[in-house]
Amino acid sequence: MKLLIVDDEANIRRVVREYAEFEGYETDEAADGMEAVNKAKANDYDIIIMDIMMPRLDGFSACKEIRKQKDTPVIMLSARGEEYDKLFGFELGIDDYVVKPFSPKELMARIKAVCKRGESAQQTPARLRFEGLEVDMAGREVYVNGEKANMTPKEYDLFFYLVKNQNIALTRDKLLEEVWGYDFFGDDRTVDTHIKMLRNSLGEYRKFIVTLRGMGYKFEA
Amino acid sequence: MKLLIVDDEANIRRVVREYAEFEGYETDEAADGMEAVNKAKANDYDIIIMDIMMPRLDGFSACKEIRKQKDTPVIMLSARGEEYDKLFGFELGIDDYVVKPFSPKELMARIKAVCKRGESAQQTPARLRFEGLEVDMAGREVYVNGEKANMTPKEYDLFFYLVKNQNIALTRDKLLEEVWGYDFFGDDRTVDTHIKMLRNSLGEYRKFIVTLRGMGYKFEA
DNA sequence: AATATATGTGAAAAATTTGTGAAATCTGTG
DNA sequence: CACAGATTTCACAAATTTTTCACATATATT
Repeated sequence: MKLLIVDDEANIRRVVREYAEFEGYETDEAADGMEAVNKAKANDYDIIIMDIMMPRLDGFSACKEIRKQKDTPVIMLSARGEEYDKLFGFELGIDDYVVKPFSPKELMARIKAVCKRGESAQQTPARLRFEGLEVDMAGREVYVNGEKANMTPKEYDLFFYLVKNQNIALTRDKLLEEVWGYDFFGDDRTVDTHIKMLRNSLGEYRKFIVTLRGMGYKFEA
Repeated sequence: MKLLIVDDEANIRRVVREYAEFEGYETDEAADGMEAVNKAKANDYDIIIMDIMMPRLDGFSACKEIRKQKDTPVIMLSARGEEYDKLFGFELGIDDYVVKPFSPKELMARIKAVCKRGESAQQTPARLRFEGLEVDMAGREVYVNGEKANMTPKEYDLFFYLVKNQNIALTRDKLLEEVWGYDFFGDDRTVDTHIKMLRNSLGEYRKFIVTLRGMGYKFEA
């Protein structure tokens, strides 16, 4: 779990960092909105803790900018009395507010709550469409140009896993572990054979299954 | 969608109200259990968000009182550390707990989940028809081409569960858990035998019961 | 260009999964 | 306690899937 702490006061950053690291989070810091945007775009944080009032770029604007590229959950810090428009924050996808002076324990509780939510709520929808390729995970069906593809169990499992992790590079080992299970001790190349069958089942939409030479595969939408 | 917010702290009510209204809910407020009971009995809310610790009448007692007349779903708010007996809450039909301090977004996520749950439960009508196959869940009867099918209890349970979840892939484990109960520790294949009997009972309409190789079954309408 | 490495693919062997009939077990009832 | 019906387990055949392997093809490295 990686956490970005954004505040212009080094003291606040220090307190939050100490608590977070005690809880086992990896932390990174930024002293203003500009720096936050750069770091947030360059790294994959699991959550961002950000002050609203900062030099150079305020928290809301920074969040707006980050949102253009990433969907990282954000908890905003605001000083008591600062009457910020919460609705505006909600539109930006702010996940929570904590009012200064805050108790570090409360902040940590909220961080945990947000992280937990992200885990369960970040599911891919059950039905997806890529051009003429329809994917119904709930119904365990795939349609190629309206015609039902008849796939084998492993094909479905493999395909749904690829789709759920679309645009993410997956090694053969990762696929074996996630689709076959941790207790599979067979050959790497088994994956290749299943990719082959899957590609045949997908017909013209085999193009979505991309080979990453020296690595593995990915579903690229 | 109408929502009743019950808490003695005006601040909490305000935050919840703002978020809820942004999401398009109509809101109403009550500052204690007494007021909550009166409002809940007089109006038809879709969901009630209620604090446990309140003056005059606590959340549990209020819920109990409301339950005498209405079945409105309730999400309880409890302060961290308040060790209330969750089982007692579930007896009263509490739908969820949120521990303070909560993130408003998390609360909204849970509200949505509870509302959705209510919808889907009410969504399957008691009587359905698939070609010459009539399904009367309320009356616990099934007609095949007008003729009453004589099924065993488990057949009815299994069939109605499949129909309620039509077009959704169901594993044997899921079926065992939902139809047989979480405390069934028997063989997976028991499901197969019942599917076999069910198919025989359905005659020509056995076609609706689809085998999902490597997975389980589904009712495909 | 030659060599090494990685991936695509067809076919056969090995393993798994499902349908089904029948036997065993359980349950409620008179 | 015996009975009938319901439920569960079991075993085996049939169908299907998975895996492995060998070789062809493609890509990278020296």
